[in-house]
Amino acid sequence: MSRYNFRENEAKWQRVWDERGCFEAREDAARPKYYVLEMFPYPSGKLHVGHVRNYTMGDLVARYRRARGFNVLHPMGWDAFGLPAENAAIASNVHPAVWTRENIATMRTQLQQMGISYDWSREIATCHPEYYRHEQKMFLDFLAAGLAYRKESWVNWDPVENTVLANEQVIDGRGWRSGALVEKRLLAQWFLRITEFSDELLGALKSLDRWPDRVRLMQEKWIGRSEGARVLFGLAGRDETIEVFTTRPDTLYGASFVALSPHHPLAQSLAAADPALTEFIAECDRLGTSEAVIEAAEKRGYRTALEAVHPLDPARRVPVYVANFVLMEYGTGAIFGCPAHDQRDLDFARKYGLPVVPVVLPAGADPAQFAVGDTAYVDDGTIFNSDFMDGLSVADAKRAVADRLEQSRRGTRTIAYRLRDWGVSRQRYWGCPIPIIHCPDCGVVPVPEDDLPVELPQDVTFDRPGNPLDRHPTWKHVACPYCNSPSTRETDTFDTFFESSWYFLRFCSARAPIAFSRAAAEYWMPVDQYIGGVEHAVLHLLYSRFFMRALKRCGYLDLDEPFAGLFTQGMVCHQTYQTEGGEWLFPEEVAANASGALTDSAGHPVIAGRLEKMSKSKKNVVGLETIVDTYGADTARLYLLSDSPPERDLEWTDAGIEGIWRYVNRLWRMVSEPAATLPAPGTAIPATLPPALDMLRRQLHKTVAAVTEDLDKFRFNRAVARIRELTNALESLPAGDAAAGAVLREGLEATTKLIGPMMPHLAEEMWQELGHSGLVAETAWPTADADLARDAQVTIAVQVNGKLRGTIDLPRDAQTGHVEEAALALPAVSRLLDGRPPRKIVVVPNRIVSVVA
RNA sequence: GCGGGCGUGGCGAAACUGGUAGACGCAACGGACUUAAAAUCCGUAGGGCCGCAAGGCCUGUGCGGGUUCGAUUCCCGCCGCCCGCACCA
Repeated sequence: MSRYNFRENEAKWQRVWDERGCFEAREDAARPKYYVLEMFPYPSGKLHVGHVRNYTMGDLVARYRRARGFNVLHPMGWDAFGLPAENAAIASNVHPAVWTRENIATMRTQLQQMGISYDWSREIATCHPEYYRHEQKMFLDFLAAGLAYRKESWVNWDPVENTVLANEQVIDGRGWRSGALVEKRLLAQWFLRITEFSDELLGALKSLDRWPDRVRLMQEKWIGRSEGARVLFGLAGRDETIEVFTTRPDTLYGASFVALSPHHPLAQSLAAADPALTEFIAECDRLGTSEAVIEAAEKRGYRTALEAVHPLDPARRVPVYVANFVLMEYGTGAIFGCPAHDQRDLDFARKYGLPVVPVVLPAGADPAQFAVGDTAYVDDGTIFNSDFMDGLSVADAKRAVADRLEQSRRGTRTIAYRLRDWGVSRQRYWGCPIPIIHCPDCGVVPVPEDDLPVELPQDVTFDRPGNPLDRHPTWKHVACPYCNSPSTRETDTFDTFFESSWYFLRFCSARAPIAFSRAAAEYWMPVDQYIGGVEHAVLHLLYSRFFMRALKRCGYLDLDEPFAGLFTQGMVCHQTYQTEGGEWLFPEEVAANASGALTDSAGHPVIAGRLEKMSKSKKNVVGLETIVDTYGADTARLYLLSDSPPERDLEWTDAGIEGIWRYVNRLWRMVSEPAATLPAPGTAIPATLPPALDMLRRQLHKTVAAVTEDLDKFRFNRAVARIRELTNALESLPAGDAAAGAVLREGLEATTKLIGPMMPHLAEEMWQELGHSGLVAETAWPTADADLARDAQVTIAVQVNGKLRGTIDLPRDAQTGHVEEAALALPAVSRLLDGRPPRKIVVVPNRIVSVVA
């Protein structure tokens, strides 16, 4: 029995597509455009099957949209800057540029072998000066527009690696690589003013109706808008005031302390004259900033000598603390504490023996009796113990107190956001140099545009920790472009999220001498369908939304949102294996012995572990080469699309891929065996067909309609199931006359077109076998005949008292009276009615008859 | 703690807006072909019960209630798992 020869065919069709330039996109105002993009990868080495799931999905969308007549842009590139390249340089003495280039070459070949329909003429790698020079220009534009600035900021500092770590790189208070306890350190850093757009970024989420709710919700929470008030507390015996932020100004009369962040200017100035406070603040700084550390940390305060004057009642005084839980970065860096109605304030008050005065009375509680114990009362109620607010609801009291504060100029309504500005400085080599020069006379000055790009020097060493740019003998020493004084370059590089925040724009005109041609961007943007992992929900996906707005403000283009549609795909998982000693094993190192127990190649017992996301570290990866060599790209592609819904995790199993391989061969036989006996392409199907053929033909049109809808809605697994149903039906079609041949041909051709976006090589081979000279890649998507896509005959379920008792076959849209009659005539129904008339009959047309006995 | 999601056969799953639960597939079992195996083809299958059989009955979508002629789907209350955020004032 002949097997489908994927080895020859896949290479052949890839060559044909390439030679014809099938996937090269050109702007064409006459056709609707469709921009489909998968999140570009970091070139970390080799692809495994887990990596290619989203490329397969993206390719399905791209090919499907082309077939539907869209002008499709489907590009690919490399997010090529990043720390792993430097780690490789340190570990094996290979230059990051070389390591990156080699990985790109490997991965590009792998993607090409998968037959993904990219427009390779637009390929980009972000580590090339031709790419990053444009973001240096953007940065200078941002700087001029006030969207970039430099400030001192408290950062996570790894004392072993001598570098700043992102919050995500701090695990349990320790550096993820060094394991050293992370310190807080005050460093001058470059920031992008993403908070300028907090409200816009939040508000526009509503318009992103083709984004997953989950991602929108995550961004909403991340931006974290809170309505409240800034309130001024005076200081007894001093001219200064403390401004606090609160969302509960209605509880002001319950205030029993004010607390400052250790980094609050007032705390800092007090510390200058108070060694004990200095020591307290230093202790706070020794703690890391990771959530785990904060969670475990005790809430502690240092009582200063100051007394705050209550803004609503000058006679009232409360003590001022410096407290380790108050963040300088949120609100005003100072709070007032109302222990009765805030759990954290309550804990603090109990610890330091401060009063707990309830001011919100729960419904039905007795004001004379109500007291707060160990649990703060945070819900709604009626205000009491609060002078002019007494008797008001919480919401009304918030309004009343805000009015009062604003009249007396002791406070203002305000909105606080959780979102912080984006720190983009990294003390690393393998990134885009920040185009800034530090001049002893002129200060911090931008590199003039004519001097761009600031290129990374090639001759660097990684034999010592720290940033190679900083210790390069010549690179950083330059003359100030304005006064010519000996100056130094900024040696920090950009966070690599900088590159990924605009690469989708570069693809629109990848070889343009400027960042992107405005006309090209206006034609292609926004990305119609973006596909990637949910792990970027608040990082890349938020930064990119910010970048669009920042670029708009700088006059680059006139568009707010980069990604009109977003799909977040699930992971590919695989069983993990460990030796008894805890060493991870690759799946191919594990085998079952005669008694069925798992062993490694030496016969030692192996423990089968959890199903986990494929990752190199746990070795539960299946190499892409192995699969493509054994089964071909199409088989791997279909496997990644069938069975599991695309947003859910998928388990990779040997049995699963075998099953798809069998199906590939079935399809191939189904076309190649009868090919010679089929009527010529284009042979008309007789107007009237025998019932069996008519039914098959209807199923075919139903399948086309259903698969089309499924692909539109990203229900790829269901589309595959429907195509397989059609395959089953076509296979059981008895060989026969010319009419049967014509129906079979129509069915095979439709099947070929339907699997085209999923298994493009096989589809081309089938198409050719069916006698066509063109390419499926250039053939229009099949259309379903609406009349044929509906059954003439329907099966209607008959229930008695809610239980299924039989079915009746009737012509579609039969009259209700006839349907009732037919239902009541069923023996099972009349038996249950036992001669009594039914109490009620519900008829749902073409679906069900429900008889109530 | 707050927010969100999920729970259906041995397994992955399907079921359109409340209308025949388990499509499609994996694994399994029985059979055909074969010296044999692989491949391929045919068949069986949620669980239970009755029947020689045709067929019939009961039960079943995490658990307990509710609404409805009818609930995997809607509502209320639990249980379990997963994800995000977390001293945010």
